[in-house]
Amino acid sequence: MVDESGRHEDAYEAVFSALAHPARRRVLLTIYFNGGSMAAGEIAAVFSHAWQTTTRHLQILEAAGLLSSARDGRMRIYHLERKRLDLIRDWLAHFTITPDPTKETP
Amino acid sequence: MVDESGRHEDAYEAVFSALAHPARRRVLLTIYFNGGSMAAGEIAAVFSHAWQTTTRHLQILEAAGLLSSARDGRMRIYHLERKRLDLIRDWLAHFTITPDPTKETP
DNA sequence: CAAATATTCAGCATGTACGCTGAATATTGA
DNA sequence: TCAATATTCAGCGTACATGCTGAATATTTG
Repeated sequence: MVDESGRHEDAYEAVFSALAHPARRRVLLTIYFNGGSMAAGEIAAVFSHAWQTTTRHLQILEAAGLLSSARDGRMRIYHLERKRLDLIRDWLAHFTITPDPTKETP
Repeated sequence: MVDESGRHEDAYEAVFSALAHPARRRVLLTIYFNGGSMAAGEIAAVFSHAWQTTTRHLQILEAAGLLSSARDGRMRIYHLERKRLDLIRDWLAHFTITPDPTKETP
């Protein structure tokens, strides 16, 4: 996947950037503690932001693969993609392998 | 900790933002695979960026608590703070508790 | 069809991020 | 002390992020 400037938009960058904003972390937790799915309006109601602002946060989370969505009548239901969080665990796992014992600091 | 605009700069935000940039993730891995410590110049040599650009990345990583540093003669040694990565694991752990079985999606 | 509801799109202002260059600082060695 | 080495500070330009408001779209209900 390559963005408009030709730069490779790596999945790690999308996920970490998405999680960098407190409102977006709160969206994920809110959906999770609601059972995994919520309508856009229900999510927006949690925040004091204009609802259009929350819409954009939801789009960023979906672009990062952390949410999926489907229309249901006049509502849009967002669903938490918990598996996507494994990407972070995978990255963190790099730091659990001892890389070179001869250079280990005591 | 409160930043210049009076907003609480939460630790999660600092850490996730720091990890959002590919160069900064690479800095952490580079130091790790070098045994946990590296001089600023050694780190900068890995990148094609101007070294001043890497200096700023190092400062951001240090501000996020992911690196610590100490002068050693005319060099500055950066040390990886692996423990700080546990903050992310802690946040991810929120998603491993079943929140409300009555709302669970099958 | 018209009105109400739910959500998104488009555009604006402000602030921050990130690359750069040039100058400054600190330490070491001749 | 002077020159070399290692790093940081200051400032610039461009691009993007994030809040906002107003308009547009899609769907259901009367």
